[in-house]
Amino acid sequence: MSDHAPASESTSETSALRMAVIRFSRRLRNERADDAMSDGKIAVLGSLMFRGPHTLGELAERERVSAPSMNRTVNCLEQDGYLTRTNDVEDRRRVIIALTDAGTAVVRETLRRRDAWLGDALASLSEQERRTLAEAAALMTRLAAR
Amino acid sequence: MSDHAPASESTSETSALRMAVIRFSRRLRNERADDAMSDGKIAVLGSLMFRGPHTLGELAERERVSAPSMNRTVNCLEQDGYLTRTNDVEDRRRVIIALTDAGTAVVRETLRRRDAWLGDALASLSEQERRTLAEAAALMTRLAAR
DNA sequence: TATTGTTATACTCTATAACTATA
DNA sequence: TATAGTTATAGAGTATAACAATA
Repeated sequence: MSDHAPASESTSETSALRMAVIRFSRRLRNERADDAMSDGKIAVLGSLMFRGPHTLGELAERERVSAPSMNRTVNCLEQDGYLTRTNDVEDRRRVIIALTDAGTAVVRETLRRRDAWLGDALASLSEQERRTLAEAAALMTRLAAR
Repeated sequence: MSDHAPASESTSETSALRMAVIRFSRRLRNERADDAMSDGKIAVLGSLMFRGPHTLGELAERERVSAPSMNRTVNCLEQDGYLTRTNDVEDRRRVIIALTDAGTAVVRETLRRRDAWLGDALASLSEQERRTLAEAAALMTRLAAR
């Protein structure tokens, strides 16, 4: 490699799958409701929407970021009216973070846009190809949980 | 949604595919050779390895970041000995950025680790399931280019 | 003049350490 | 003491605007 000649990009099916997934995911995430709304913020709102209210610590653990980092993200989202903090009555050290209607709306809009792009993309494929992707989705979900 | 009940997560095959890809990609990217080497830096080194030397502007365009941002990334990688800058003899405004042997090594090691995890994951599947993922990889590559 | 790369500066997201309130 | 959340502070990556060298 010292002559800097380009290497063969896909040396195996494994590499091909890795690169395909990373590229496709990047393309998909570019579609969001509001360009000022980062991926991390959308993920937090999505967790609240799909799994209900969380404490700060639970959110930080789910998104694999530190508590101070999540605290900052939550501050922004609270200021923008997308979620609320309320004190836990049973353990007053805790705060319960829940989605507002505005937060629900922004998640729905983001998912709608992503699915709109993806729907267009899928429409260019054959029925058989769409079936392959649906089966692959189930497999990837299983593997990601490992 | 104002009662904050969790929503149904997967409302369609489109949403299922979107979420599967995003999760799988996140899991995949967590595997790297050096935790101090960010995704963006690895992507730059990968471009140089798979496509040969680039100018600064070409790298910025390929990675979809601004020229000053790419300049900063290239400065770090140059300081760490992973790439070299040389002046273009034909157009002296340009610099040619090329991978060093150390840069090649770090890309190979990162890909090896990522593929090691993925290889383990694939080994848990049937031959038929692996074929499905290989076909899906080709489809995703095609769709990401849209 | 237009283009390529660079510097100056600022904003976002991330982290660790230290602090407060509560258990 | 230990835990949940927060504040203080710093580092990495990003951007736009302004500048230098060259075409």
